[in-house]
Amino acid sequence: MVRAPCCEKMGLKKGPWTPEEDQILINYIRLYGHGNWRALPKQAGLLRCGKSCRLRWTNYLRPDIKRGNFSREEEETIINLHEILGNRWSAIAARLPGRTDNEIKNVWHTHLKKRLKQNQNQASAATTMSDVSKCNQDPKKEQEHVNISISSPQECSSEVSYVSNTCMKIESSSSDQSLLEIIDENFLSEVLSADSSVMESAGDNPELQISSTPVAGATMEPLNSSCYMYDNMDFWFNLFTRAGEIPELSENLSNDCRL
DNA sequence: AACATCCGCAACCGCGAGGTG
DNA sequence: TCACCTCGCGGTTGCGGATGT
Repeated sequence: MVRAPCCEKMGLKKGPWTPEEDQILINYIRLYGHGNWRALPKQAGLLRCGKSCRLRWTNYLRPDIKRGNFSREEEETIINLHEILGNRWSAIAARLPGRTDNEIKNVWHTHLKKRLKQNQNQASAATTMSDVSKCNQDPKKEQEHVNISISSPQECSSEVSYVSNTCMKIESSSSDQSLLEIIDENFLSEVLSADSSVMESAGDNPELQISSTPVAGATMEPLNSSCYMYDNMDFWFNLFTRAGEIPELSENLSNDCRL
């Protein structure tokens, strides 16, 4: 495929936007919207490429953008979500109203990454993971159905059931279904697809295929007809522990489901 | 005061996904 | 099915202000 010539070759402007250009873009989008970014600059009378216009609008000019420093809560949310989703900035931004993926990415690289590194150096392993790691390493556990207790520093506990050392299901021992409901299709598919490296390494091994239906005995529908695989208990542990720390999920967690 | 270095952030680049004819 | 196009994403760059020497 032949790539379209870059802005400079087309005689288009690059670099910082002037207030005049901003105003032209704002006025045009207010009047006509932004159906076609590629056609927009020409129609609006801007000597910019569509890509540049889209970036300027989505990262800076959009009226719903929240300016200013990130709050402590927002930073914590980013750290937590990054642990689950990795560098999927747009997915993280979707959970932080008014913040853009670019902004979050910048904050991560300039502040949070450093802070996290410092914290990790200081932190001790407060969370009990012995059962998890033991089961992960023991091949005799294959095909057994074992209940393991996962403890967290919050003194609450819950149980996760799994069916082998490589194949897992999420089950709730609680009669309250809210935990299951909040781990909805979008959230699960995001976290599942977040670790594509694990999925790739699993390849076609049928032992590493697990149903994406995350619950047993719950009313929740299967996510879709395909199967996901995951061979890392830490992933599920993170999913359950972090669910309680993500505000929008936390709101819906009943007390007896909190980890 | 002058220069060097660091840091934050806006903007750019290249790629892949998805849509369309 | 394929080629082409547009859009959105994530990585990276480079400018300009802040800070240090």
